[in-house]
Amino acid sequence: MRASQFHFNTLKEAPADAEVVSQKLMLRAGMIRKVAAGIYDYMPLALRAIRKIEAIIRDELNRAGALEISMPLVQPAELWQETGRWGKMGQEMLRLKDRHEREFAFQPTSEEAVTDIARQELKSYRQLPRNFYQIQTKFRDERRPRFGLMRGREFTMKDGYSFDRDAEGAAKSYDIMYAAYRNIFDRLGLVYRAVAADTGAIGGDRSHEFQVVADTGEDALVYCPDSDYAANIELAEALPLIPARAGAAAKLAKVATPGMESCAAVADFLGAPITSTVKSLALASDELDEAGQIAATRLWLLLVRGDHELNELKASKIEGLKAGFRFASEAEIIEHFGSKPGYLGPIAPRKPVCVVADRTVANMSDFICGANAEGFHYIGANWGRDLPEPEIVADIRNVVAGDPSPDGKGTLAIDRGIEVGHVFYLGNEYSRAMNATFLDIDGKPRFFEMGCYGIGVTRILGAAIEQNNDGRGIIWPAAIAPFEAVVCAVGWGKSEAVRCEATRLYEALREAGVDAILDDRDERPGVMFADWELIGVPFRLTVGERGLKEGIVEIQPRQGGELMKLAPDAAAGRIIGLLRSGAHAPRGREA
RNA sequence: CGGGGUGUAGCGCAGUCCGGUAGCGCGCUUGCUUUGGGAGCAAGAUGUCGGGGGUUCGAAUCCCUCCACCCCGACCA
Repeated sequence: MRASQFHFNTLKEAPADAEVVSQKLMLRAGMIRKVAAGIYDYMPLALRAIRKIEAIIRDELNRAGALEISMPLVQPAELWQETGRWGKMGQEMLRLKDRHEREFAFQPTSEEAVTDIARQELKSYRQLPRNFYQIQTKFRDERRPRFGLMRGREFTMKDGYSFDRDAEGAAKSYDIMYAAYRNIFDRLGLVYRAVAADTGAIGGDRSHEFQVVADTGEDALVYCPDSDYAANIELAEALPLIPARAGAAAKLAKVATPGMESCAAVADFLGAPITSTVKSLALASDELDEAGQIAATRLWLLLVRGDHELNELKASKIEGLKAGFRFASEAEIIEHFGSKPGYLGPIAPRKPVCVVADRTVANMSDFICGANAEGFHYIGANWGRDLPEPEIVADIRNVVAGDPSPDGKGTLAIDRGIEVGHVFYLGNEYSRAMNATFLDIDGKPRFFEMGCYGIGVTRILGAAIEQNNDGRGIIWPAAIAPFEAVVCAVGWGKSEAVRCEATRLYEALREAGVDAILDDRDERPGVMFADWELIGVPFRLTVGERGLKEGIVEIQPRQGGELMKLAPDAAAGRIIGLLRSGAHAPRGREA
């Protein structure tokens, strides 16, 4: 490819509404164009990178025995009504009507469509296991699309689904996909982490997210540097930080804390460590009657240590909160506690509430908590003496860095990550809902045991850039770079020798299988260099009269490498060597 | 959905308060000069000032309305 025949427009300034670095750089590099909120054009540079990502995914999935299919973007409502998701999915699902007023969904995912295939195609246990996948456009009408390709509304996803005879087979299929995912992310050249994730109603431990490590990630990844423990913070188990109660040493006292409405402020004001304070969060759970009206509301008080924060996913697993909860309104808080927020506590609320203590809080002694009176807190509070034992003790907080690892091997650390892949054991939730069965060896129909496996193809583009960029632009891993190398001809229009040598070098690279582009635009060197550094091509070769006089061309790696000068005939070989070794370009590895 | 903000050339912005018929930088076109880190000079092209309605002799500017986009979002005791 010659740059004069290719198409890209670089910008010096990013559009003002771009928020994250990947979005800014892709817009500046002319890779994407915004068409509407969360909807983008992929220009040739971006599509080249996308195709490379897809090729790696296909290769590894095919190798693992998965079969590529393609399901419709527009799917009939009836399919979604079978599983009840037509109603449940809400506004996130884009719905359309055809000319006959029949309703359709633009697929946000394809469990229903693939289960429909399975129930018609897979009749016998002899046909199992089967694993179907597609790389397809998805649409999810996000409430607030943002972060460019990281949370677009229209995006490309690889979604795969396995069908097995029984749970044991499904576990095997899961493990095969998990291994394939590792291979995929290794090859993509990104630093990533596979972490245990929530399994929701399905239960079990077969749910893992593949997260690209980046400071700008929305997810917190908890891991133990001394073991292989790794989990999303939503799930990561928080052990009690105090092994047992020390016993009461202080007397309960109500002290004035005017205007001190946060644990940090109270601790500061009283000159006590924040770890001696207890944070009180008022929740409410509504019981609905048959008509869906609120029949009764129950108030809850959740307690975590002052320096900890509530984990809402963990809270939602408490008996009584499973059906859903919300934060109590100020009116409800005053009614039940007799004080406005800021001074709430578990000691003698005005009306009974269900007290749930975090494991650490349950072992605290002589703690500080709100007094249920504006401007007052208690000090020296002790369970059993000053207030009843908590009704429920549970892990309801987020772990923090330095906490003991749940596997007992060291302490936890936290990284930020961007979720780009998810493997999940589904069980027979969908097959049961859609009556998808096969005939087992005993001649009886059984529901398929299913697994689903997703990779956000376009999100990987954004995540790769979030992880790898500098002041000059993008730094692509060679495996997914739009081009692996660029030959910059300095003085193309003026020098026959430069034209000749640059073309020869470019052709030698192509010959050797390097995905190279020849910059024959006859631009000034500064323009060319700035463009290719912004675009993030891993290796730049410079051919100019100045070098040719000395009998050399130059190789400049995009990241972390010295300028190399070498004979024109040796350059192609060197590039091959550099690409093979992975030097001077980000390499894939599990963090 | 609720609250706030912004819409002026491909991109970044000024002009709006105080109405007088649209400007700057980048980019783009042409020419000359320049030529190893986003060149210089000269000449140019490009705008339904988000849409519609209103006030006015006259509206980017004031009023109404619609739309699009952006930001924030319970609690954090």
